[in-house]
Amino acid sequence: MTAKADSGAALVRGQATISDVARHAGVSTMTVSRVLNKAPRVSPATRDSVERAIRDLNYVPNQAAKALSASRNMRKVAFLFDIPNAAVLGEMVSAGFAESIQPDVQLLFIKTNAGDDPLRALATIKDLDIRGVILSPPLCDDVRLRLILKESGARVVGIGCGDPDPAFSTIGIDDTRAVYELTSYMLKLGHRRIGLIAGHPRHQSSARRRAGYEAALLDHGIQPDPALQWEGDYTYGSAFGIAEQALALDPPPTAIFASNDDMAAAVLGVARGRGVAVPRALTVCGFDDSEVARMVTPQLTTIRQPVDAMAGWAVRQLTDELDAQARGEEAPVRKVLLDPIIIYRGSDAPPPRARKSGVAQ
Amino acid sequence: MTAKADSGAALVRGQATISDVARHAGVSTMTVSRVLNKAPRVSPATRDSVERAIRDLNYVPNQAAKALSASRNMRKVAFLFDIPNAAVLGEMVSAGFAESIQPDVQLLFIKTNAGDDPLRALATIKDLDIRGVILSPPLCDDVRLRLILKESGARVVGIGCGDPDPAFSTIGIDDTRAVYELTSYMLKLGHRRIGLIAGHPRHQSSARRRAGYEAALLDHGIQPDPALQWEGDYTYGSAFGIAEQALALDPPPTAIFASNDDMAAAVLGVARGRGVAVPRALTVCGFDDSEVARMVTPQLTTIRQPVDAMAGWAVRQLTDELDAQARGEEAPVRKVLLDPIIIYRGSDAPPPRARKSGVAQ
DNA sequence: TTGTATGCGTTATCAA
DNA sequence: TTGATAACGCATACAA
Repeated sequence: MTAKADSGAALVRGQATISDVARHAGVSTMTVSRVLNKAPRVSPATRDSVERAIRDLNYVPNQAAKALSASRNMRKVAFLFDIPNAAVLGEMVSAGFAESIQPDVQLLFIKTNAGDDPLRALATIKDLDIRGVILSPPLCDDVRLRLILKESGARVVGIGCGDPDPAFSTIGIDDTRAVYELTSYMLKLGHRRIGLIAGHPRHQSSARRRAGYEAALLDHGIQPDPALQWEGDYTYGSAFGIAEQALALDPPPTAIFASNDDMAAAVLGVARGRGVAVPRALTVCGFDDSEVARMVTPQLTTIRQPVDAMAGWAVRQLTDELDAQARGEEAPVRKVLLDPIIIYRGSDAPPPRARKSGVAQ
Repeated sequence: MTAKADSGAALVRGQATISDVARHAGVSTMTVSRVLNKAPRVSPATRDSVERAIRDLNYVPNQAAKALSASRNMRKVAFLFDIPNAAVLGEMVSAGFAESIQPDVQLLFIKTNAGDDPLRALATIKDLDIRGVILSPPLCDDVRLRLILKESGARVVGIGCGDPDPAFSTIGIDDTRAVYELTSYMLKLGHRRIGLIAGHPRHQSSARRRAGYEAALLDHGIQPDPALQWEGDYTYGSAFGIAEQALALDPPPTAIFASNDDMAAAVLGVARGRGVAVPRALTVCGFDDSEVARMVTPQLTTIRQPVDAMAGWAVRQLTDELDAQARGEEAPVRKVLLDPIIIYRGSDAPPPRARKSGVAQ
């Protein structure tokens, strides 16, 4: 009788266990377990008294014991990233991962530069016994990394990556279609000289967005003009100089699509400085619907990329696959392509009627 | 003899256990455990063979079992945040938390709006059995939340919070001194009309930074001029309009200190637009040394706030305290005040010699 | 220097 | 509908 202390001790020690609850409710631990896991065959009366005991004792299940009993390690998933844009990462964490993490899965953040040797990532994954990986751009554009990951046996889910591999589940919006629609909208507004600020040349997303822009132009009988296209790298700074060149053109474009919001914000800043009124004299549209889109004046018309929801889905999908795998089933691979949504704000308008060259000067 | 399968099974099943390793090495599990935990009394030969077995079997310790055996739950710590600035959160995750998370602590991200009922946070903490909490601004300015947290029994560590409570460990830079030094630097450069764009009025950090600005001015015999002070809210957007007002002044300030980099970037944007050359005609300094400080042109002279290192320290401090507490010892409370470091980049210069009013026009 | 035995908190199996 | 018992993988007294 020395094995178990009395039920009061647990409270003093800090944590009540399932047997404390059982004793308190006058049932066996098995019954408590059943109540906790919502098993079907429990009488309402028993259930009630157990639930009361749980509340009384402030009982919280021990995840470690739970995991151990299920004879599996703690499920660990890692988010691999190489962020040119800390704000996007912040949003993912903030709204996405924050909500979707289950109490018994552990999410690790692993920074991996695109240039790094993928073997380093592999070592980390092996050492930490990571079973699932969430991949974000531009890492998913790295062939070697994708290969290494497949060989590691880890399940992989991609966010905003297009469809790099049939074995990977993915979620993202259709960049090409999204930009196609946004560009078409600007064309319908009456714009004919629409500039493009492309993203990082080594990110596939950048190419996809450019494709949407060009397709829309062509479908409206307009030949894409190389003089109206510039190559940025998705950073605010890269678009600063570009915006100056663009607005110095004679005649200048009446609209500019920047491949993300950061770059669109830079255009706004430069336009403001040159006295070019947005949207009266210049339409500016972005991509992402990130925080900055609501921060600037006027607020940006942009394409919503729900990174928060995407991040949440990715975690859930990954744990789904891991669970299935643990049960010996075939892990389900899912591909989700979100419909593009354009968020109309204040940065777009029809082009000025009669615009003489040099007005922006 | 039905209890244990043969050692090959583990590999097939996916995970080798400590007893697989023991059998493979021809020793007891105890010995393997000693090797794993670097216990002193193990003969080199034994150690070698065990280590080889570990490699051969690709053994990875089961954290769940480890935690359970230590008769404690998985250590869970939560990062509570309410981000006006996703980029800062991104940086914390990116460089800070990413490195410092130990394999057996679980870090949760919990978004808590400053306006929220602190009781909601408490419920989450209780439900998830969270033992430690990392607090960031502006949440640490919330008296009710601090109180609730203390009552919850969770250990609390503050990042960039000043020193809100003697029981909380904290890390941060001395905002006041940092801004004092930066302002003094501008004064030494020859500036006399230095504008201030304050941060969010309800963030204590904003008041601390303003204090540093005013103290430096007074120490140089300059009376702070209310006409040169504006109240932003730490967002890019809030500073946009302010910058226009500031530059429209006659005479305009020759330097502007913005209470964070985002707002300084907005000043840069507006200046560029008005043809005000930075730094030749206008010095602009920020605070944080965040990503944006290197993105804009010219790059910002700013105060380094090493959020990455701070985040890492916070996690380690928290687990330290939790460990001590688990051992029944007094948890050590530590207060770290980092020396301010000014990062000199391209956005500062002496004031223009002869500046006539209206030049910026 | 090495090994044996037991417990950590939970769940699954089987029996009542 | 409920309960007894044996794992799950590791660490730690205690022995040898």
